[in-house]
Amino acid sequence: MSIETDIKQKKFRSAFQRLAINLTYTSNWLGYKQLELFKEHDITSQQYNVLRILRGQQSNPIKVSDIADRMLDKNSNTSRLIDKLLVKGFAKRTSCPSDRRAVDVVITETGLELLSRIDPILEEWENGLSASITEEEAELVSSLLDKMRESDSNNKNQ
Amino acid sequence: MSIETDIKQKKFRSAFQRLAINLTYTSNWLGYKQLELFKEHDITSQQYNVLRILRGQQSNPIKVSDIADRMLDKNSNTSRLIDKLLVKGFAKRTSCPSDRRAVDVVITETGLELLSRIDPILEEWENGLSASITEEEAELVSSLLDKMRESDSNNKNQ
DNA sequence: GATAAATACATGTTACTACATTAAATGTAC
DNA sequence: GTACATTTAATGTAGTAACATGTATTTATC
Repeated sequence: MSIETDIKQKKFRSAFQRLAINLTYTSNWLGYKQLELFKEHDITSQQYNVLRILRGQQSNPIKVSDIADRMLDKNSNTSRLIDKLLVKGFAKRTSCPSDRRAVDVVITETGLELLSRIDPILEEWENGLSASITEEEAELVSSLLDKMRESDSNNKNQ
Repeated sequence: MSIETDIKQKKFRSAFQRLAINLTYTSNWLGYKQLELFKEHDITSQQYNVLRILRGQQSNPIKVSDIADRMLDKNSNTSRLIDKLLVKGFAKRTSCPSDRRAVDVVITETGLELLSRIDPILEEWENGLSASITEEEAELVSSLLDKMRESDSNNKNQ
């Protein structure tokens, strides 16, 4: 259904406004979908996000601030997210030897197991998208979103 | 910058996974931008969202649940969002005469004034996007997001 | 080498969200 | 018309987020 119908707004002041609103709406939609998927595994989207980043590191530890960067999150929240993962046994936290301010985080075996249980479910859902958009279209949207975020650097001196 | 570089993940299991992750990332990016814009007007993105919907109604009142629908939000949160707008004098709440369970919400003059102050700022930011993507591309992304959300109905019986 | 500034993380506080529950009004079956 | 389910909104509670601040460590400047 078009965003016009979904939010019952007929006119937008520009294609860019429509895009901004649609982006937020679609992200909410996606967020609720994911919430539903993750709920039964006693984990949140944010926590999954951290675990995915940790897995990407293989056994290489990663700092809290680097995780926060990749999530566009505040350090303080990431700190507490990792607390939760620690309590559940999905991550380990050790002091970084080269910089004692920093904290090295790695995923545990239990964490990897959790991901391997969640992955097929997520994958199935993602592939369900192919019923509505093609792979080429998905790639197209993704690359246009990349382009859109580039306005960041353009706007900095305004 | 590409999402691969932003989140430093080189491989995705599919174009659809990349899209899902990129969508969340870009929406967070947009969210922080808006937060910044709204902050000095003592209002949140969510509250602005409600006001925008109320303005779209002109003087026609709208029910709390209808607002929630258009925001993909929970009724309970919308209820409290409106509380905030009420306190600030941006919205009015009256009992619906035809259905006394419902609550009619309308925007006030003060609310309209606030929007008219915020609009040009938002508009300027939105138009700043044109430095990175064209109007045609914005429309394209928007329509593809619409298409993407259609998998909702497809997935319902799975 | 001492001092100032910056960095990395943690935490207290306040506000917001999800979820479950409550309360009132309406709809439906009999 | 009464009994039961549904709808609509509000609220209590627990968890999460944003923001400011605190503490420890490192880097830069003199």
